[in-house]
Amino acid sequence: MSRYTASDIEKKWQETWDKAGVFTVERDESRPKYYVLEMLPYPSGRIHMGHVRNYTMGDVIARYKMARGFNVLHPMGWDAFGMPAENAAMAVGGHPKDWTYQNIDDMRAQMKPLGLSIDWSREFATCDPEYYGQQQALFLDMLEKGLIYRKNAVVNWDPVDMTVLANEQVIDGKGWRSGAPVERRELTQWFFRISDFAEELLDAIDGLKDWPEKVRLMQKNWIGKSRGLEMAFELATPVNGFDKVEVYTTRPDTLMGASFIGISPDHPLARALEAENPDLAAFNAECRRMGTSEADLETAEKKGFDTGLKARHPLNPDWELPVWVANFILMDYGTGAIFGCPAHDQRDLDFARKYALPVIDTFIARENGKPVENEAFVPPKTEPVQWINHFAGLDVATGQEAIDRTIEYAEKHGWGQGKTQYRLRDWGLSRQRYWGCPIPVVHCDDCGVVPEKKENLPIRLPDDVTFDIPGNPLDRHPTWRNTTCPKCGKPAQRETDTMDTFVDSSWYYARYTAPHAKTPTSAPDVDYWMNVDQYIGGIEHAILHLLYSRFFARAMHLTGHLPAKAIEPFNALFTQGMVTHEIYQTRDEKGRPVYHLPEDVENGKLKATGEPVEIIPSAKMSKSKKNVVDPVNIVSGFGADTARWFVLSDSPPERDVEWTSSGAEGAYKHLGRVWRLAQEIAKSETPANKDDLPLEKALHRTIDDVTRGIEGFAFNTSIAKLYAFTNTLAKSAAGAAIRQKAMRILAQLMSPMTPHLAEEIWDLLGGKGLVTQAEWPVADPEMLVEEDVTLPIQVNGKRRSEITVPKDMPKEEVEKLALADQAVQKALQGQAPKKLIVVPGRIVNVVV
RNA sequence: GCCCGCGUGGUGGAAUGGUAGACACAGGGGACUUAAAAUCCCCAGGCAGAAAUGCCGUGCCGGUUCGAGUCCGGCCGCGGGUACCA
Repeated sequence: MSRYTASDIEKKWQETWDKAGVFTVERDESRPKYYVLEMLPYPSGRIHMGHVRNYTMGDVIARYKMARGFNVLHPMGWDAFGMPAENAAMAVGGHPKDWTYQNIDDMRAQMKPLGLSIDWSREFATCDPEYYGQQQALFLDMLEKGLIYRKNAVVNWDPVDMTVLANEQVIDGKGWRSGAPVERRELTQWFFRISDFAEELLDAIDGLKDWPEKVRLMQKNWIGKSRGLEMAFELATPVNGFDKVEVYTTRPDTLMGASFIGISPDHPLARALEAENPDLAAFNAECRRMGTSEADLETAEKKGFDTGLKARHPLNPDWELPVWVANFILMDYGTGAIFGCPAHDQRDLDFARKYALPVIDTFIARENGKPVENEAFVPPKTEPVQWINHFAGLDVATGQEAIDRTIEYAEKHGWGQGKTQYRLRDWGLSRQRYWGCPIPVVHCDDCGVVPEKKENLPIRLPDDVTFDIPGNPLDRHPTWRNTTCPKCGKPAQRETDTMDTFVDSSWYYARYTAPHAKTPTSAPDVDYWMNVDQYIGGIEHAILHLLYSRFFARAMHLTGHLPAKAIEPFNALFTQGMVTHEIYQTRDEKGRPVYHLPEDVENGKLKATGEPVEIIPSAKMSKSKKNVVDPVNIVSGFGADTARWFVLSDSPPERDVEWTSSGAEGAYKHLGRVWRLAQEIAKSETPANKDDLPLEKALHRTIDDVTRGIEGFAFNTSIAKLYAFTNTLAKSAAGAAIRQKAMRILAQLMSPMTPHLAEEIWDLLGGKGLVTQAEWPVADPEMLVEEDVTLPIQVNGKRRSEITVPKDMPKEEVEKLALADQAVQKALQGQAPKKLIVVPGRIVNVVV
C-alpha cells in the first residue's frame, strides 16, 4: 500500500492540468459561461492565510461550476500600485517597480503550488503600462463626458517633511515619520462625480439580490439619503458682507429647541472673522491642526469658540442665538453650519453643558416625560411623542410627521426649503505620490488644463527617480514634467499627481475578459463574459471598493466601454471573514512599538533574545502589525490539499477566524486515511450483499448535502458531511462494486476542495479522464426518502422522550402514541393535557 | 462618535423558531507493538449521582411563543469600515 505523499501527487496533477490546458478558457458562444472572481491581491511579497482562504473558496466554486458544464473564467492579477512600495523604497532603498515585480514573482510562486484553477494567460498587474495606459484612456473619455472635474480639497500636510500624508500615516494627530503635528492644507484635485449617481446607486442596491444584506445596508447608509430643511438664520448685525448663516438640518422639527448656531472652522464666515479676531484665528488654526479623517474629527474633544455674533430665529426676530465656531462641524456635509438643539442631540447637549448654553425641550415622552438633563431625548422618528413647543400646533405626533409638517410650513411661509441631501461625497482621485497611474493631463500657461492626446498613451512613469527625500519624486524630476501642450504645442508641464489605487481596482474585472485588447475592453468579450457571476472578497471592502466599482461600471457604460447589462458588474457577492491573529509587540528605547512575527515568538517570549512580548488581542492580519502566518510552511509540510481542506473545514467562510497552527495536522491525517481507504476498496472483492442499499442511500444523501453546502457557501458543513461519509464507507461491509462507486463519487465530491488527491483516487478506481473535467454527480431523489422518523417528545417545551414512527403517520395517531408515552404519562398524572402540538416530521410538545 | 457585523464545550464550530453541541482539533482510556511512531476502537458541556436520572447551560438583563442559540427591546465585550492602508 503506498503512502499518501502530497508533494508527488500534487506536482504530477498540476503538470497534467497545465499540459491539457484545462483552465485556459476562450470565449465560446455555444456554451454557458460562469465568471468567478476573487478580489485581486496586493503584492505584499508573501501570501498569507487570508489569501489561501479567499482563493480556495473561489477555486471550489470555479471547479464545481466546471463540473456542472460551464465555461468558467477564473483569472488572477495584481493590485500593484500603492504606498507600501514607496515606503519600502524609502526604508531600504531600491525602486518601487523592482520591489513590486519581485513581490509578484514571489507570490505567484507561492500561489501556484496551491493548484488553483486559474487561467494564468490572463494575468496582469495594474502597474503594467499596458494596463494603466488603458486606464488613462478611460480617464480621458470620462473627462470628456464631464464625469471628472477639479476642485479644492483638504489633505493632511506634514509641515516638517513637507509632504502629504495618508490618513494611515497620521498617528494621534502627528506625522508618522516626522512626529510633527499635521496640518490641513487645501490643494486643487481631480474628482469623479460619483455623487451625481447617488440616487441611482442607492436605488440599484435593491436589485442586488445575491449580495449580503449587511453590505447592502452599509452601502445604503454610506450614500446616506436624507430629507431635511435648508434655511437661513439672519445675523443681527451683518459683518464682512455676511448677513446670514445658511443651515441644513434633518431635524427641522426641533427648531424651537435651537440654542446656538454652530459653524465649521472652515466655514467662509469663520475664515472671514479670523482677520479681526486673533483669538478666533488661533482657535481655527488649532482645529485645523488635526488629521482629516472622520473618526478623528468625531472622537476629538468637542470644542467651541463664541464669535460674539448673534443670529435671529426665523420664527421670532427677538430671539437671538449665539454663533459659535465648533470643531465637530464638517464643512463637507450640508452647508457647514448647523443649529444646535441640545435637548434632542447628545453631541449638542454635551456642547451646551460645556459652554453653559440653554437646553430647550421641544417634545417629551408620552409617558413619564421629563425635561432633558444630561441625556438627550432622541426617540426613533417613528415613535409618537408629546410636543410641548411646536409652531405648527402639533400635540402628539411622531418625529417624522413633525419633520414633514415643518418642511411644509417653512415652504409655505417662505423661510425654508425642503431638500434631499446625500452623505456621499465626490471621489477625490488625486494622489501626490509617484507609484500610481499618472493622470494624463498637461498644464499649459495659455490653454490651462489640457487633456493628453490618446495616441500619446500610455504616459509612463519615469524610472529614474529617488526616494531619499520625502515628497513626490515626479514633482522634483528634472525632465519628466516638461512636455508640450497637446493643444497649442508650446512648452507645458505634466500633471504630477497620480491616481488613487481604488481606480485601478474599479475596472480590472472588465479587463480580464480581454487583457491584451488595444482598447480598455473589447465588445464581444465583455458582452460574453460580463458580469462577474460570483465575486468573493473581504468584508473590509464592503463600502469603498465595491461602491467605486459600481460607479465605475456606470461611467464605463456612459463612455462606451461596457454594455448596459454590466452597470452592476457583480451579480453575486460573497464576503469572507478575515483571518486574524494576536499581535506581538515590544517597545524600543523611545517607547515606540516594535512588532514581531508569530514564528519569532514562543511562550510569550522572543525566541532570539528571550525578551517577553506584549500580547495584543487578535486583529486582521496585516503586514504592518506583523501578525501574519505563512501558509507556505503548511503547503510544503503537508501539501496544498491539506492546506485547502483545513482552511475550508475550519470555520464558516463568512466568519472571522483566529488563526491557530493546530488543526492542519488533523486535516493531513484525514486525507491520508481517505487515500488508504481508496486503496483498500480498490482491492476489495466482496460480493454484493444486504449492506449495499444502506451505503447507497448514505451516498446519495451525501451527494445532496455536499452539493447544497457548496452552492450555499457552507464549505465547512460540506466537509463535515464528507468526514461522516468517509466514516460510513470505512465501516461498511457492502460489496466491492458499490463501495468502489461510492469511493469514486467521494473523490468527486472532494475534488473542488482537494483536487490533487481526488485525481489520484479517481485514477486508481478507473474513473474516465480527469475528475476535474468529469460531470458532477446528481443525487437520486428516491434514494433520499426516509421511511421512519424519530420525533422528540417535549413536555412544556423540555425534551422528555422520543418515538420513532413511519414518516407519513397521520397526526392523530402520532398524538395517541405520544400521549401513551411513559414520560408523558408521568408528567400528566392522569390529567388531560392543556395543549398538544404535533409538528409533522419534527416534534411533539405536550403542555400540562 | 457614527454605520455594519459577531459572541455556543478546553478549541474550531453544527443546528429551515422544533432533540443545543453534528463533524473535527486538542485531551483521556484501551488494542496492536520489545518500545515508540503510525493505525484502529471507546469516552468526553457543567454540577449531583454507582446508575437510572435530575438540575443548569448558547455574553448579560428583559420580552414574544406551546417551544428561542435563532425573533424583538436594552446593555456589555470584540471585530470591520469611517472617504489618502489595500
